[in-house]
Amino acid sequence: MTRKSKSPASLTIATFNVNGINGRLAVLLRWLAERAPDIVCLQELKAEDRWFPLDAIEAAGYGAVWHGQKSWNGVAILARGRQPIETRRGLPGEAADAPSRYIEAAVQGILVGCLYAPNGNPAPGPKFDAKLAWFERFLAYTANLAAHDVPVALAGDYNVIPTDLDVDKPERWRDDALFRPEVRDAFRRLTVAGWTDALRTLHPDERLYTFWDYFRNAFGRDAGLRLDHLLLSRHLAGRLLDAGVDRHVRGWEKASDHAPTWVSVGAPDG
DNA sequence: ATGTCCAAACGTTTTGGA
Repeated sequence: MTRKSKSPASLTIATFNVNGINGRLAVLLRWLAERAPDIVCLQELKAEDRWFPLDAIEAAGYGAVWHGQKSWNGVAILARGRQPIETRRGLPGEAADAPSRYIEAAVQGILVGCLYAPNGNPAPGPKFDAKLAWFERFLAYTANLAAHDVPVALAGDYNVIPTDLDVDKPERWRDDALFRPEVRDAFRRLTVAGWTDALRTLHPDERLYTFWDYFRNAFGRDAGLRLDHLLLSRHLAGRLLDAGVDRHVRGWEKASDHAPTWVSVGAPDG
């Protein structure tokens, strides 16, 4: 791993729910080589910390911090040619053995929060209540971050379909935990608090999906959802250059049910 | 209720979570 001495003109920040980092390692490495993102947030590692494939990640040119757990959840932050400086794992108000859903690190002058929000189904019910409680903790914590005028990216699988434009058939999802008014409102409150939904800002009218489930040929029919979001602080949103979804990755063999999603931002001085 | 995929578990199948 080589350390860069100069800041590049732009940085690519990506988020990718890999749905099992070891089962999908070939897909992840292929995409890293193709896209060469500078910063990557990963979700659903589904691996204990000791099974994180650090050797392969480092061989691909990335430093990493990770917060795994057995079987489920798990988040990581990768940085190309650098070691991310971990600043936090878990949200305030959570027990030490809470599900691994948040990790945060400083990379190249940007504070990167990598999150995996609870799915929350079935709704209503205790899982949905836990999802809402998680969002309240996230809203409280990120309000604190927004109060400091530093560049922050909150990237991950929010498990929220923000609007009707973000789902193939809205009427079929009304009662789903990904689309119910309570979670859409939580997401909306983030944007009201000053966080910029980068993809939607640059593509205001476009149907953009980041997830297609494995059932019923959802990808083939383009029956998708936009669940993976990159929210930028005011400071960082002002540097936004481009954003997109690498949807072709969803068509690869042994693909995750999510596609990588990314933004590029300019250097601090323009 | 269904569909697919993965990983764990006393396991060459079943189960739960997404």
